[in-house]
Amino acid sequence: MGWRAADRTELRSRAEQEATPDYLLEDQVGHLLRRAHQRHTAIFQATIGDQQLTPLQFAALMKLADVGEASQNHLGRLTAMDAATMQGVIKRLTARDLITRRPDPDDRRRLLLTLTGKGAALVRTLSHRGLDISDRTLEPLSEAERESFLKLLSRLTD
Amino acid sequence: MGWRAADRTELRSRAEQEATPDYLLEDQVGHLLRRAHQRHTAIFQATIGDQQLTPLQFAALMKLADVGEASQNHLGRLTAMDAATMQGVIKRLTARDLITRRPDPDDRRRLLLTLTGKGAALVRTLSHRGLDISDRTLEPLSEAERESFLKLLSRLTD
DNA sequence: CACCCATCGTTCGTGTACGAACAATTGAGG
DNA sequence: CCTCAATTGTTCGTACACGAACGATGGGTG
Repeated sequence: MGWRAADRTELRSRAEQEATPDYLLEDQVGHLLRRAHQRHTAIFQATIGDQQLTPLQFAALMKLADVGEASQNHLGRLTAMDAATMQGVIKRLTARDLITRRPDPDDRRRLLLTLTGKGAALVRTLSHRGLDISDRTLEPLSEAERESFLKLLSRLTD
Repeated sequence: MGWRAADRTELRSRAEQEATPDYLLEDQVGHLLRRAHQRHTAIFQATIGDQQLTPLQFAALMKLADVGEASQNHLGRLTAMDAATMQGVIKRLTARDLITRRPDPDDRRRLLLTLTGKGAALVRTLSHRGLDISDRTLEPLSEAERESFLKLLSRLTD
């Protein structure tokens, strides 16, 4: 790979001449956040057990179990998905008969989402794995570091 | 919203009966990583100035400026994109005449990627904004917190 | 009551992500 | 030299992610 060293030198000198700031991709928050998220989804998929279930679908199920019932947009806000993304997630969950949609009698614009018996059963089966996934994701950090990291990270989420 | 309090109580009692672990989506690393990444891409799009340029395309351009020349797979590894994702990114960058592809004379499987003059000029124009984007993303944290956070985050990226 | 405007769900288009399969090429071992 | 495993680039299919636009509905204000 001799060309790499050569070209690197050539570019470094050009960077110095034209005052290009030394932007190192590896050090940028966005890149690190993206890679950490990639690693997390890999851990999720390897741990969750249900090959069809994605992180977003799991989040929607867990949140729905938490609040019991919600309109699509409301559940979307609770899980940080926009309405368009919600469409696909809801479609796939209803196709698997994990949730049901029924019109809100008090507001004909809304569709109320609820877990089916099958969906509630799946939540009971997989909920402890969710915590397991979080543990494995934070595995490289000590207990004190995890707490500190989560506190800082949560302040970068609006 | 009277139904929320009612259903929530109903589910809480069921959770207690069936020993469902209290899984709070808001406290899970994966969810926080995803939301932090969402916020970052919003900051990127509001700051970068070029409406067509995405975070991944920007990353590929910056890395290519860094190494000078690379095959698709190699650049993909450097920017944490798989070969399939690379296809789309490269296609859009070549369509805008920001990079060029030429066959590697030493290995006929490979296509070597290089910045065009236009691409190099864009990198010079936008590179300082990349650092600006990282700054704005970390804005909620103090200087000491940023350093600590980046150190911990980088340990969660394999 | 009539108007305006926000909200709800839906669809379309573009751009990541990534597993899977594929043909062409390379390199290493027998 | 020949075979075989690995690598490179490509395509297909599925699933987020989100801006934009749309029709239907709701809650005001005048």
